[in-house]
Amino acid sequence: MLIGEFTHNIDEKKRVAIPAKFRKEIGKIAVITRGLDNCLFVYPIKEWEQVAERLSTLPAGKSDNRNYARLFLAGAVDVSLDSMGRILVPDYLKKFAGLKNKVVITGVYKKLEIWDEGAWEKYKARIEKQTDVLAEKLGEMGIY
Amino acid sequence: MLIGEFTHNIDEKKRVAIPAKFRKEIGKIAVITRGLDNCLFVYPIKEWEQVAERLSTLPAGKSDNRNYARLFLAGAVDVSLDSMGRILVPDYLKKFAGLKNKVVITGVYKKLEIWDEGAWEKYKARIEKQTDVLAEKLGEMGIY
DNA sequence: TTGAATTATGGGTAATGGTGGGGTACAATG
DNA sequence: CATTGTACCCCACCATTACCCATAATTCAA
Repeated sequence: MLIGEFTHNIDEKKRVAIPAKFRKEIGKIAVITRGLDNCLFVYPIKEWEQVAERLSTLPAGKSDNRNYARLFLAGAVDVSLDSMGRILVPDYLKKFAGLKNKVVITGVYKKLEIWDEGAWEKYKARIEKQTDVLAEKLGEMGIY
Repeated sequence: MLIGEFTHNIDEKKRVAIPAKFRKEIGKIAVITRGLDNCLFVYPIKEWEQVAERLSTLPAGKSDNRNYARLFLAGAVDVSLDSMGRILVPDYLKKFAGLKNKVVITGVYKKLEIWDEGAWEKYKARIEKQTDVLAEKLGEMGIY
């Protein structure tokens, strides 16, 4: 299970280190693509195949679906980890997520997310304010 | 069942001792994550797996769901107890819960909570004032 | 009360991981 | 063909962490 939150730098060669803790589960090759809420998603290759499969079978009638699928599939690249466990982030994805020097890499169960540090802090602050709703939601799910 | 309230210090290496009474039930590995009301939750690994499973199966289409899942999953870390029964609290969680030197560890049925001592005192004071409401609630629940 | 065992607390050291840089091969471009 | 730039491999440094041990405090039982 991929969980946790790590801060890393993108060096001047556009390399980002995948936190050591995640490397075994990610493997040697990952797929990186546009995510929701202005972050990037990083999938282990196997997980990606399932995601792609599901996307391609969405009913194409709804334009929402088409847009979503395009965004995901078209934006995806497979990247391989170098000997130090780093990956290369393509320019257009870097731009999409507004990545500056410092990025936050989070584990969200089966995938990773890459956030610009500033954006992540802002996002967290916003969500943490809604704890009352959160508490309710957790209650509904039977989590105590 | 995990019950009780204990005060411990975080040493300068960010280590917190799990009260001896809880160690057997927690096991060697626990998961620590953001909780409600600005405290941290500590789950035995088995409990955590259930929580994570439930969170991850929420439909990702709704932004609310993504938010909660992110906060909980990305916020979580698995920590192992060292030979003295201590765990390491990551910086970002320490910051989240506003932990200073003294922390309070409480057992709440299936999980532990870690509070900054000051915050805990305040929280208790606030709740204790509402004992009448609490009493009513307990009555509704058939607890006497 | 005294000793034994458990727990709390504080370090010391070796290993790991993050970060940056050097060098090289390959591709694109002029 | 020459030049530039990008991707990729490897190495080195340094901070942080993990692991282990020592000592003090506390509890428990004899």
